[in-house]
Amino acid sequence: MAERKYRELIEQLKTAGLRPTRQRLALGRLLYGENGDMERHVTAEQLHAEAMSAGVRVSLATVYNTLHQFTEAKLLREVVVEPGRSYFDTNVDDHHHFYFEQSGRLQDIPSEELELKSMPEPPAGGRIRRVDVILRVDEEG
Amino acid sequence: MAERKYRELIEQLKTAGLRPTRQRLALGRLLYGENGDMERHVTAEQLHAEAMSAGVRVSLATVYNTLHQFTEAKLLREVVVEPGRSYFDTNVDDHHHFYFEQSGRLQDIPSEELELKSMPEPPAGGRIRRVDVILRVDEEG
DNA sequence: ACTGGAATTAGAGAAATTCTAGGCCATTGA
DNA sequence: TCAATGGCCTAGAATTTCTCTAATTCCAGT
Repeated sequence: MAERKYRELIEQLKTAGLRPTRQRLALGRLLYGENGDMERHVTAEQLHAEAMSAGVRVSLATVYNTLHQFTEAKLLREVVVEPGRSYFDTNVDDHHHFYFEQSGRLQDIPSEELELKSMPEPPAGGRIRRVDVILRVDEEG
Repeated sequence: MAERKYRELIEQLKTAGLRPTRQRLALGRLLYGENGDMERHVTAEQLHAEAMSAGVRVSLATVYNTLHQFTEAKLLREVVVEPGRSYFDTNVDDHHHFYFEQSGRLQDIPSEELELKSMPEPPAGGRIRRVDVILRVDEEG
């Protein structure tokens, strides 16, 4: 990961009131590092496995905590596609998703490629916090 | 439930290759019956509890099986809103949802009130099987 | 370096869903 | 109508995903 992004991560953690601990930095590096801007959609289990095989000793509980804290801090976005299967997306810009049911893979759709014609009024006293669009795709063959 | 709907349900089950058993009919009645056309969003647990208190003896496993079979037969539609929380929707027409995070409630949005400006091309070899739009609403106050 | 509060850990616990093996029941064909 | 057949249902165990707890470890400010 670029040095710039690394400092940025530390800054973002501090802003969010999160101490830049060994584990958070390591997980952040795994999430955003190396293949810098690649879109990533990981489950907690996957990230934990990745950490293990990268020699980073971190517990699964911490992975869950960290992913949720990152999500809270808007460094990640959680996408639920099936009961018992949620992904954390490194892309926090406005965008949507293709979901391939057979393989369980997720793919970003830039917001320019899928826009809503009109946004319905939220019921009284509510405000729309987020719009999630999932296009479920069958892979024939 | 209206007699008409009841016969209709038996017909739909047969068409789907499902035997109209005591349990399926009872659950179908709970789902579509009485308050006929009301939109319903139930979890397996909820429906099971409903069945119990209606004096219908049915196991939770059967409720899960039945809900999935009904979904397969397009009598229901499954909506996943959070890890570990999925609803079955009695409305199988094209439509979308408001999700109220605080209360966990789901509300239909008719398809006329929320349309997509354009549909992105699915990746090669895939076809879009379903479009799910969830507007997550914060209830302030 | 020392200390207090936050973070991390392993493991237990919870919650939702699925599986299994055996018994039951709806359908079909005689 | 009746028995056979194959699908269906059940309880409970198992699995999976995620969360909690209590003890330990670590970071930040002095």
